[in-house]
Amino acid sequence: MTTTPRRPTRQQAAVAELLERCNDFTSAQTVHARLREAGEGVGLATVYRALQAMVEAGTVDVLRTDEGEAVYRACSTHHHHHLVCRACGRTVEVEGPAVEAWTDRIAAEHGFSDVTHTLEIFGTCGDCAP
Amino acid sequence: MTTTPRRPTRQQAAVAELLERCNDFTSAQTVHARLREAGEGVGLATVYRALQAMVEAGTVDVLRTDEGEAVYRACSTHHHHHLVCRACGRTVEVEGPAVEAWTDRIAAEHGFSDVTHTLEIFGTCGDCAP
DNA sequence: CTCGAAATGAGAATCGTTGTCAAAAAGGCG
DNA sequence: CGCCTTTTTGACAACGATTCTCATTTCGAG
Ligand SMILES: [Zn+2]
Ligand SMILES: [Zn+2]
Ligand SMILES: [Zn+2]
Ligand SMILES: [Zn+2]
Repeated sequence: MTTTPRRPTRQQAAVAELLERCNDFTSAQTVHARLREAGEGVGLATVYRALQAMVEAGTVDVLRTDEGEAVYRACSTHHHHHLVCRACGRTVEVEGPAVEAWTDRIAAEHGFSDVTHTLEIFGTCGDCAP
Repeated sequence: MTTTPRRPTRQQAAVAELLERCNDFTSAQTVHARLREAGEGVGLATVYRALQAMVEAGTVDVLRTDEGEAVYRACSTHHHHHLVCRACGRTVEVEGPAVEAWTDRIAAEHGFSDVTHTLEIFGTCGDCAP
């Protein structure tokens, strides 16, 4: 399954750069609005297409909020998970080999193959604590 | 945090019973369609309200598909996670104290409090394997 | 039974996301 | 640089899931 390369454009670069300057998970709508504010107008459909391409390319992580909205973030490429402050949105990347091993073992025990998983941790960060 | 009790009705019972007869995660739209087929007409908005109430009451689990659709399932009440076949939807409840401990520890190390997490495992079950 | 509160349902409204398609831009080539 | 083919873009429509509205129905305490 070779991922078809994409022809580079100003719009894709703008989306990628904005996402790298944002440190938190950001929705497509927000990316679109920020680009518009910055004068770098990019069509909404194009923002969606750029984000999807980056997700498929593995340069961006995507997850769903509880409300079902997709949010995106430029991430390091190795497998990891996120610790997200539910007050301010601050995000920390975390890894845990033990968890990886556990999910694979549990799945194998039940006869499942081709296993993937999602794991997100939510809490209140030190700055936002009461 | 006292959960306000809900006045019992035929419609809520119908939703609850249908969900218990379904063994897999089911969308609100599907619940609505099945009830209609069965002659037990229930309004779509009411299906949504019943499902939300059950989620808040803790008698039903909800998770989001990759497409962002909310799917519901009657579940045992203790904390657990799901191993879901991405081909046929078969679902197994799993638990892992080690994972619970790990998420809490990681969060604490980063100064986060009031911690929760989501963890879902996806794979291909034995019956659906090639 | 009577009355006020809560739940329902039909449809409209909202919102994120995807599809459409003509116009614009990229890249290879002479 | 121009020419041509292919890809990308963007304004807007279409879509599907969910929520809102509000008149009507149902609940259940008294
Ligand atoms: Zn915070
Ligand atoms: Zn992992
Ligand atoms: Zn299966
Ligand atoms: Zn857990």
